[in-house]
Amino acid sequence: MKEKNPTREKLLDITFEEIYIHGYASTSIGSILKKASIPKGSMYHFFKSKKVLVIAMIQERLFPKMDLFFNYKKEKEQSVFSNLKDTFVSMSKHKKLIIYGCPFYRLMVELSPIDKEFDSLLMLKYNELLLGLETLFQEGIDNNEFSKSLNAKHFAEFYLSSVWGVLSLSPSLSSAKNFITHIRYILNTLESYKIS
Amino acid sequence: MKEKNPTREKLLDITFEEIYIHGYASTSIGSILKKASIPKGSMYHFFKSKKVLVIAMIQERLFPKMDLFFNYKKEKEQSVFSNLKDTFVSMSKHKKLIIYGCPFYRLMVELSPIDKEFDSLLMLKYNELLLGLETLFQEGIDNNEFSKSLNAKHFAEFYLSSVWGVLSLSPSLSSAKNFITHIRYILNTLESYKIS
DNA sequence: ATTAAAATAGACTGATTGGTCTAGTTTCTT
DNA sequence: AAGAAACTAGACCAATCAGTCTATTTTAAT
Repeated sequence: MKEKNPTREKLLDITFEEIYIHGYASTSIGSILKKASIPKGSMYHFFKSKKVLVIAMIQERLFPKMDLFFNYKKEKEQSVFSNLKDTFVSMSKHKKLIIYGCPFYRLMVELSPIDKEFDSLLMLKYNELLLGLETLFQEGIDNNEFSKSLNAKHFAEFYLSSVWGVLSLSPSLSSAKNFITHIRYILNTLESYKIS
Repeated sequence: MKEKNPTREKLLDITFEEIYIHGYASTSIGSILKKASIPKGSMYHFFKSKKVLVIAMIQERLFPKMDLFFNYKKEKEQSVFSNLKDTFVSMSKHKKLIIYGCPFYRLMVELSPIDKEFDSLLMLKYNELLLGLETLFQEGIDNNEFSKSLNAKHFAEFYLSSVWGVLSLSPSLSSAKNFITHIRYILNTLESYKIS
């Protein structure tokens, strides 16, 4: 099975990698093209500007990767709490995630304050993530795993930003061990709402 | 009392503001000079490069501002917990902080992965902040405000990154109300270690 | 008042940026 | 096989970047 537009696909791959590490402003089109060994004409054939390229990268690379991470498929009868613990363990094994943080959050920190288009695109995904988490926590409340005093939406917001904050610390502070240690406190917070 | 080097001081002020909002890479020297109405010669008389200018800004503007925020002066007999609550209330009144997040954290997210010099400068301050917080929590433990099962250092790390994570969300998600709501969960975590 | 030093002023430079343009090549369609 | 469409190739462009340079003005020292 032959892939369509291998040039386009490769461009999106390299764009993701470069911007993840260096950020949007510090990544030049030239450096992407050089790394991908793709001439300029090809890139501008598929994407009319740097911004359009990056928006496509966000939609076709970043968002799908996030969907994998935030896919809270529970085993039958598994509690929400133990489900989250599993998620964190699996996150802690992704070296790049631990070292460089969440690519979504890093883009948001860089671009949201200065670009409305990027911001609204990222906010669409943010709201989607939030809703997924909120639903998960609400499920826990409805199943008497958590106290009704837990506000599913507010806790989801805290949870997301807190995990991002921990993940996106300087690489020189980042290790799987530190990540797990910090994340335990987030779980502690949730645990205090557990109905024993 | 006449200030020394008003040109230099103004440059540092404007550099802080511009980089806070736009980030390091997206802020050009030209835009700083234009906003400050200062010619290039003057800037390069005081600072030999953009990097040197920004390092001076970090040391002479960013760090002192942070010292104000993280100055956990306690009233006599005030508990650590109530002291932190006061800090958050005062933080929630700083509009720019709420909207644009912590300038230190934003610089760290942008520069730490790609520049060793900036990273080590920022890490010096990080360790200082951390030690201050650790000491504060340890004080609470020693005074029987918190359980001995609280690890002062680990909690300080969680606390810092969590607050930063909440603060540095997109401006379109940022409000003082949201900040307080999210921060309450961090305090909840700490509260669970309280000795009643 | 004279001289030296500090600061200002901005034209200029070479490198790099995002983006354009045209010519050629490959692939698809019929 | 022929023609059209898709894609590749990279030279080229204007704008912008950080940084240099020299000339001039202001301030400080004696």
